[in-house]
Amino acid sequence: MGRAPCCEKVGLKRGPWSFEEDQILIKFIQLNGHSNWRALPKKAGLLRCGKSCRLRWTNYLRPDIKRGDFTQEEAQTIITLHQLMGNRWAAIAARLPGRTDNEIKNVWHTHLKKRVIQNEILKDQTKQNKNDDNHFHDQLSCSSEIKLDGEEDIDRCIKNNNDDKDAELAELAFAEDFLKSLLLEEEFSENDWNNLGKDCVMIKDVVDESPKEVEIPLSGEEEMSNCSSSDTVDIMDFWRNVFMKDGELQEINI
DNA sequence: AACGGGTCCAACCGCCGTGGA
DNA sequence: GTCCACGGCGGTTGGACCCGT
Repeated sequence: MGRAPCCEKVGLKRGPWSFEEDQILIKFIQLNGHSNWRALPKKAGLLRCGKSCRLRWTNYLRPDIKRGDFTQEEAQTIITLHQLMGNRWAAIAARLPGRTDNEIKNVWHTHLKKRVIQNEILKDQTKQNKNDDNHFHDQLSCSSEIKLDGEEDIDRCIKNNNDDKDAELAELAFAEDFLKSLLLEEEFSENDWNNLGKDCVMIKDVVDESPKEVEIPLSGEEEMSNCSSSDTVDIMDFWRNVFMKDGELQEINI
């Protein structure tokens, strides 16, 4: 047997909100706040259920909501955070001031997911091309007299490879900023720090010395320029620990 | 102009975690 | 410890709108 409905639905209005309903809700919340959503519609004189009121307020009427198209930066933030957190829209929305989880969820499903999938396909194709080119080079090395017809493709692959690295650098830089905000916003206990591992203990030392100017030992450009595949795995482990500890990550599939 | 398929987004549904009785 | 009410969350849907034929 299912759970009882959140409220008595008989006689309640559903569907799109009218301008008048919006005004009633805004005025009521401005005057009384929204400590009890279930009781709110009755007190405000709205024929809506409390959940509907809460949703309308948090997703549309809240004064701090940013309307309009997402910027490139916002889109990149969503993509990066989605890679780290998965479909945890509320947690992602918390890092994007003025944007709601619903809005982010919609923009992900309608735009960004396709973009990410296309990028993955392009990456795979580039890798495939690179493998083919390497094979081509191996064959050429046996015969130096043959003109290198594949040079253009090789240049393109090298460029793509560099572009990939730029993207990774951008993501790492973002992740650093993200951790900084995390460290400044939330207090970690001594045990929490110790459980995170040596990288985080290093960070803690820096934070303790200068709480407002945090320098993370993982400096994006330098680290990445020396980055091997095992380093990448280490970084992923590091982030997994951070998010697990932060309670914002239940599982990550690498 | 009419139609059909695709896209987008606001709103709904149902489950889960939490806190109070 | 258990139950229940509530808020919050993520998945899904309905319908308005757009665009190509």
